[in-house]
Amino acid sequence: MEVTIKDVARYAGVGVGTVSRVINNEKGVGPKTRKKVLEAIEALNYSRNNMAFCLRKNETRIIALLVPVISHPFFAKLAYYVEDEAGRYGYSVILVSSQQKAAKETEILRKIVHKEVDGAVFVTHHMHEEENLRDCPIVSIDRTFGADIPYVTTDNYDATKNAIRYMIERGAKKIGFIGSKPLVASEVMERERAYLDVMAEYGMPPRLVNKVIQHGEETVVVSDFFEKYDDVDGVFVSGYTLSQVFHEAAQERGMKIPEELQIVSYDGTFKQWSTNNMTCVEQPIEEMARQVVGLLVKKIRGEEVSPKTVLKTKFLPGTTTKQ
Amino acid sequence: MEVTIKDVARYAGVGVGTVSRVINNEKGVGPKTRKKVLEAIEALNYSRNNMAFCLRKNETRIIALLVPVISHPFFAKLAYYVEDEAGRYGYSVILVSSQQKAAKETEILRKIVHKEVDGAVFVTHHMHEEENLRDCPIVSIDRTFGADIPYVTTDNYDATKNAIRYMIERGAKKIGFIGSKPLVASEVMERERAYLDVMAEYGMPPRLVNKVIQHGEETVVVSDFFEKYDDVDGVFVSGYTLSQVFHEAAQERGMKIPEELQIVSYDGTFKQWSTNNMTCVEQPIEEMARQVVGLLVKKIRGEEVSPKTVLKTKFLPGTTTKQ
DNA sequence: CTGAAAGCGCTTACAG
DNA sequence: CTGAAAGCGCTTACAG
Repeated sequence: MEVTIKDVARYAGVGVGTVSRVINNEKGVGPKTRKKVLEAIEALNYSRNNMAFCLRKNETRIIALLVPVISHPFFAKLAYYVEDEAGRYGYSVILVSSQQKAAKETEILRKIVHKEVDGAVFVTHHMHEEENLRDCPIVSIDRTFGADIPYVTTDNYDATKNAIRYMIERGAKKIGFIGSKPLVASEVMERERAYLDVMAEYGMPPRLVNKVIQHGEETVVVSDFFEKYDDVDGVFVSGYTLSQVFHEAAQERGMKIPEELQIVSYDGTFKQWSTNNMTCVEQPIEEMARQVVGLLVKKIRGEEVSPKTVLKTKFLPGTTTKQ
Repeated sequence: MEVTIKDVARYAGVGVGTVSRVINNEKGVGPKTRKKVLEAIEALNYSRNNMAFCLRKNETRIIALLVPVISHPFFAKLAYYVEDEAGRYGYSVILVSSQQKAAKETEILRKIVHKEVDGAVFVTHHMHEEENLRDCPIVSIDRTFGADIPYVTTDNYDATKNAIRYMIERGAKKIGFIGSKPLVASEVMERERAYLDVMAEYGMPPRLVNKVIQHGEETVVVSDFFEKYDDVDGVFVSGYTLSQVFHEAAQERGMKIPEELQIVSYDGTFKQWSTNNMTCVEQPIEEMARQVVGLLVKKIRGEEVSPKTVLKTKFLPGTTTKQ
């Protein structure tokens, strides 16, 4: 059997309440008593039973991270930093790959409501009855739930505008946009808006495909795009997986990159995983993760948090745009 | 306040023990009583408090997955399936990226010992005092802890032998091996053994670099390799990241692949992430994950498990070997 | 078949 | 400053 607070109390010759106070570093314990207790803890190698603590305090010190799939570089990296940052606050993170299944998300919601986790980071794409979420400690990335779910996002609009102008400055005249559209209200939609605004500004006709793409459908969408707009000389790709597929497809069609076709992707190449070096808008994933965890912890503690946090992206010129 | 078992009991006009029995589907509850309780549960929308349950049963229904970094395709994919499979058994998984820090692993060990998780899957590279592990529910991948930690692995020896013969059949005469060596006893070392055996068999002098590689050091190790063995015409690369770095380096050195240099990697290209298509030995990650979770659950339940599970890899010819 | 009671290991008013 | 006691929401012998 594990050693309990009772054992410590007996060993130290004090009451269990006193031991509890020492453990929790509360004031109002005499120095001599405290010392005795500390020694007992040491001698018995006591460590607090987490479950009992949680039951009493009605908290779990666990947060859930909900991503569509963890086996995607962006989410994997996000998960890495979320876990790290959560650890600093004393939270463990439960990983849930919802895999585009609303059921899994509902399950997590249930867990939150039933206090099996203290809060959750939603980075997914399904809708939920807003009322369920209202006073749950939930935060999000990019997603604008509408309710008071705070979220972290990047400067989607500005970054996209810059990226497209970058191609224009390098001679692109027929610029397309291909994107994987989120299922729900998301800041990601700002990218399309930025694109359309630049097109309007330059009087260029838009060549736009922005639709909901199921995992695996990318190839089809890309070839549809090329069928529709076979004259593009510059394309902005929204989404990492899509950008990889697009790049490959363009090469297969024998298009010279960047001479005949320039490409910029939002969410770039992940150096660790792919060997190509696309020009891209890089999101500060680590910072996004740390911020979002910070928000969540505040929400759990009942503190006031800012509803929207915008982080700066970095433009990374690569080999898919001209010098 | 949440509705508790007490509320249900009162509503149904029975004792709490009876409610508990119904919840847990125990026999020995009269059909009429059971119905009443079920109705009460329904009416009150009751759901069991997990923390109280766990405290009572002294289990958490949580398992830990310990990987060096989650932002690596192999581990990300593994995590995905581990989470999925664990869910089927009713377990949540806590993700821990030990990032090669022994401290984090020790922390998890503490959690296991103190029953904050029911068990753990170790896919990491540090040593721990074997005695700590002896009767903890721990399982592993590839790693041979020595103690009775069951593990799942692949047919490292045979697969490597095949891969190297494959290059020999295609004319390779000066075959090298470059590997990222695990810090601890691991089945991965079988790859080196297989390589050396084939070399001996064919009377070829080995060109071997197999050393512990810290994250980020790959580039240096690769250029050391080429300095030492600049005449290779076939290389077996052990490790995904290393294979990507190696491939890139070879291209940069202007070597024609596969004409002048053939490459096979253990753990191949992950199609989702990289656009190149290396010839590789593909590990059945999904199956590995499901098996390892199955083992762990059995261990947690105190059932007997087989100490070693060997899964078959798949050889995937790609563009880095000759036809 | 069912209920009352003890107890899992903690925290937290309540007295003193 | 400190202890005895109640209680968090369950499960599980123990009676009946």
